[in-house]
Amino acid sequence: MDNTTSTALPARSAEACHANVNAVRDALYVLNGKWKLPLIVSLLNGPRRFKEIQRALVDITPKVLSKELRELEINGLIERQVFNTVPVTVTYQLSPYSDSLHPVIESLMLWGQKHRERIVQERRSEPVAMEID
Amino acid sequence: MDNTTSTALPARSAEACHANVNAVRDALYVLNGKWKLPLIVSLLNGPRRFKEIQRALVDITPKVLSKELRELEINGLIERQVFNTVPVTVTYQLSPYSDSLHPVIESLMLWGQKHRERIVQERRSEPVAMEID
DNA sequence: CAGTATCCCGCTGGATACTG
DNA sequence: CAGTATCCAGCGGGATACTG
Repeated sequence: MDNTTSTALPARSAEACHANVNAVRDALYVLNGKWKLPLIVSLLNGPRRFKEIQRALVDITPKVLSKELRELEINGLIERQVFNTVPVTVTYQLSPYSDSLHPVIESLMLWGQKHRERIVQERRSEPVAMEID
Repeated sequence: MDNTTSTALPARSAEACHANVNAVRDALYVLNGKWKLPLIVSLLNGPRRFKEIQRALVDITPKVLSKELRELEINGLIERQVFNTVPVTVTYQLSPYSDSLHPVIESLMLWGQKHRERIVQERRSEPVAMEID
């Protein structure tokens, strides 16, 4: 019946915990779905055109891409620019405000890499149940 | 260009960009959905019981909570512990591995807070169309 | 308390085709 | 090229009720 083995972390009050939960939910409200963050990542190098983004995010359909871009624009994270070429050229780029997301993006990319490595390791060291004759 | 800036984000090559996109997608694969991250946040203070988590994450139904907990456990992010009390007591706590998520969680919480503040500011300075009698 | 069992709705997002 | 228009499948996830 040993308990209270709380991990080392800024222990906080129940209200603070709830505030944190809400903060994360607020963030997720804007960054929700399958595509928002990958889309932002694909723009880290600079402005990209619609078709370029579509190619970067393999398999995203134009409808969905269009919707995601619109939502991100509404939330002030990306900017749309139209050029009067023929045919028309449109570029999307990250807004200055999106810089505030860098810590999120960076930590997420890093964790994604590490996690993938971890999975690979597991697969390697695991005596997976396999067919034997 | 200076590559000594610690927070420099942009991937230089197209392949690096694609790798980054994939890393984020890998991360999101594990942290997907509406509840995973808030759930983890709710455990930052230490072990919690099923019902406690349910209360912390207002409005999550037992079915969904159960599913989310199982998935997080499978991915090694939380640990389940059963105590032979009557009635049975079950606690969930973050695993050591989940520590690797701290940068993600922290940056996300921070950004969520800032973003909410920003929204409030916008609302204030915006001459919103409103009903008048 | 700690869940499971059903039922089911809505929304995300995919497929395909079409337009300026 | 840069999208929009339709149609539709899947499933995330909510409501409610029930079990050990």
